[in-house]
Amino acid sequence: MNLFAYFHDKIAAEIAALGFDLDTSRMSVEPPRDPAHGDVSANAAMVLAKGAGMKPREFAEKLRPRLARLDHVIVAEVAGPGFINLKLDNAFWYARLGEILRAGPAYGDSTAGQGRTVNVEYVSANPTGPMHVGHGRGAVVGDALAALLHKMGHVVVREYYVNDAGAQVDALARSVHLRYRQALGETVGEIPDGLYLGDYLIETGAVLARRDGKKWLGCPESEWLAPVRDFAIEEMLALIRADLDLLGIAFDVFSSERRLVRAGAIEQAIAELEQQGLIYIGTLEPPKGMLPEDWEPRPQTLFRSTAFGDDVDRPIKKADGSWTYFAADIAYHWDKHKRGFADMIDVWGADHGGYVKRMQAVVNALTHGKATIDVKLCQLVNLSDGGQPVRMSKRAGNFVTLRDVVERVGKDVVRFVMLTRRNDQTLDFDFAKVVEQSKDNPVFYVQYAHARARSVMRLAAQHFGANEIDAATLSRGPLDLLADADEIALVRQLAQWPRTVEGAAQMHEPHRIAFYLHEVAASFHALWNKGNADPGLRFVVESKRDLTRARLALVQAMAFVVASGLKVIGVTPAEELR
RNA sequence: GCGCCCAUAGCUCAGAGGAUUAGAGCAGCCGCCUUCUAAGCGGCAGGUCGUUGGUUCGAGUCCAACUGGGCGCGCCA
Repeated sequence: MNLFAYFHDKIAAEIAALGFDLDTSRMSVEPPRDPAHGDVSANAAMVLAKGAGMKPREFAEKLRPRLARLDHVIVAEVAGPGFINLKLDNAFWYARLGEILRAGPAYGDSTAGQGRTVNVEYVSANPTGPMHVGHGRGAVVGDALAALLHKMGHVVVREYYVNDAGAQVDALARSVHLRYRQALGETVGEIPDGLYLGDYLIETGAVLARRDGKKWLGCPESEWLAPVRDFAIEEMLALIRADLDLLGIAFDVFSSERRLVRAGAIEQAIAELEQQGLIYIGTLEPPKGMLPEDWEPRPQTLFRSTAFGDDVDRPIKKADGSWTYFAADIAYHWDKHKRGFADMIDVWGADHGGYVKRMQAVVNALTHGKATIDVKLCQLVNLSDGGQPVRMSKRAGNFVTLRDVVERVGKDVVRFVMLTRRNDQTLDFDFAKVVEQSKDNPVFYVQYAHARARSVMRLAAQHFGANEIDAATLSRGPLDLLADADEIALVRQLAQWPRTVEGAAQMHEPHRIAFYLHEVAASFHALWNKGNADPGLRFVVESKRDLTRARLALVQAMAFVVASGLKVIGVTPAEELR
């Protein structure tokens, strides 16, 4: 249960019961910034007083006595310009604790998404080589976002768009053909400009040589290009899938650009736009201040994206008459919508930022405003090792790959660290730091809290029968023995989890989960240490079995919430850290 | 030149238009292990929320301009 949504409904009902017919959707019910102000804070009076023809404080005073009589409310106060703050009794928090224990790691699951379909497209790295660390960030952000939306009750499809139709896969084919000739004993010398240099293609060329022998030697490119390209793309996708697998990421759908092109999807999409009068032939102004060397005015086929707030209209055909990448992307996003997605989320690298407006324009036009598209731009990842920057020379083909990083520090560390910044902030990733076992390291810190909780449960198992301390039994236990203010505060914090999930899902901000978990872990570590100072506050007090079981309930609930959050992030909760 | 993103403590960053007192972590200083993992915790100190205006009963949060940084800017994807 999202307790704030619960009180929102209760308060709305009381407003209706007072005889007001007001739109309560603008009313927010939230935790007050200062806990001293209570547990729940509503701005109802400020938002609604005008419609009721009253002053905010007057409205609040009228509502206050009714809210004071609600179940579990011990105090209702009017504060400041007209906030109504509610303080809740401990019984309310004991009920939440029981709820967490019954739900387990499913706590926080919501039906708020109402089964509405969401397509999350992420990674979509060109199938020309192994993934690098920047791709890894997008992969984690997209995957966690998908998990979050799923937890919210959305039907989520995780999708990878394979750019297998452009010039870069031809360059790939030529590069592989070169390595293939090399594998068959030819001396190829310097790799020509425009081809891929990476050593990983040596193996790909050798595999092709083993499979097809000398079949592609001595014949014109027109004969070998297509088959070698198909082979190379398959090989590269296999490479990428293996990299993703290391991170525990699997996609539901791989969408092929080439297939769309072949099916005539571009022509169809452009025809639709044409029908709306959004396609025309025109000449673009040169970009000011940054003039390309060979600039000359040229009439082009353009999409009128300025009609939807873009800065200039965008070309959909190249000079040679072939479609631009943008044209294919138009078809692709229309295809997504036609496959039944009302909402689309694309996770891109920040270098694609200039592309966002035109994509939104297209989706807007093609779906007549019925579909939404949100683009999450991920900023750069700066790799370093003990403070020294790690060079990532892609040109030399020996750059640090995602695989290198995951193999060195582990999947869990990579996934968590990628979410310790908002997606639009650059992220520093230091090898030495992220494997450090200290409170410097948020991954470790959160894992340590979970491991500590499991350790307590293991210890407790020595004093209790297993059936006395399972979650279901603990949930029925005498929870009202929890009386320490910090214990109640932890329950209160755990009870914020459903709201945290809903907020992060609505805002498409998975990093909030990582920050929330860090806060929960901090509270738990603090509580643990109170047991060091005062043995009476330790979780396991052998002489007081009922009190111990009440505290074990709290410990177990904390572990469940952490596990629930780590599941969204895709990190395995640690049973112990040794 | 134009567009997008960013600017919060010495450093790295959170912050869902709300109320006196803007929060974490690191770094600094002072404390806490005969005790479930001290791989941790408590305390002190540290801020004109880049600048200037505007909207509002109320702005770190919304709007505008400016300053500084990142990314991008027809026939790459």
